[in-house]
Amino acid sequence: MDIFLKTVSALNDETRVLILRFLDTHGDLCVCDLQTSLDMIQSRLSRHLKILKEAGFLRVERRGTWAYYSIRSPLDRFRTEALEEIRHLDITLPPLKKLSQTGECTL
Amino acid sequence: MDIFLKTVSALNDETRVLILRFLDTHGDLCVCDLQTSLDMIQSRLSRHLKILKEAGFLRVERRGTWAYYSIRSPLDRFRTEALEEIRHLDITLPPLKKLSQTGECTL
DNA sequence: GAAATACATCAATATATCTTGATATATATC
DNA sequence: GATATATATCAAGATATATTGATGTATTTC
Repeated sequence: MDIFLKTVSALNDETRVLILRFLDTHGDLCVCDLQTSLDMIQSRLSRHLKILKEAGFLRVERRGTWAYYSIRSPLDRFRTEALEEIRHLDITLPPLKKLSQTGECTL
Repeated sequence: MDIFLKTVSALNDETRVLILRFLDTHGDLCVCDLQTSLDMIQSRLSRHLKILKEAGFLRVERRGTWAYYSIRSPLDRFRTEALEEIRHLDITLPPLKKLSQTGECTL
């Protein structure tokens, strides 16, 4: 029950749905890129990423100073279907600003 | 987005998961039966049933004074998969007390 | 090893959700 | 049509979750 509720409550937030959709669209991104693209203050973003990770939706890979988040693969059937729902939602995604590659990342 | 969040937030409650599982196991039951079996006060149960109904999981059929709730059919893929998850949760269901049939329903 | 950068966590406040008891509505029975 | 029963809704307090700003940690660079 606990794992199910953890999974479901992770989905139960507009911000986290947006993050999932954004990562699903753009592959793996560092916190810095997400923060700039989604225009979120860092602590808020970090909290939501943690919740999504602990609910089994995301994985993190550390490369030097950066933490790259991406959709975990493979996902089980329920999470896959949830992601599929999110993929079909009518959301206007902000443009990707990938500062980590250009060395402009100054937060 | 709103419909998705409504669906997901309906799942995000232990009481409602139990109700779904109970109805999935026992077919359609009136509020009175659910109230007795699950040992819930009436306003609480009624509220959760409404949330599940409005999230597309349940349907209601009125027969005289009684309102019979059951899992809506057909469910879409996401809701079906959610129900499948719930079906596999390790929940100890209380025994069904079907008072409405015996005329003992006095709440 | 000191400074700067990227990220994580904490504490306080704001907001949403759940529970409970009271009240409202609708159907059946006398 | 008055009473009783089944269900729905409302209002207040309790609990959980989100946001923000501040602080902590770890890695890189000099």
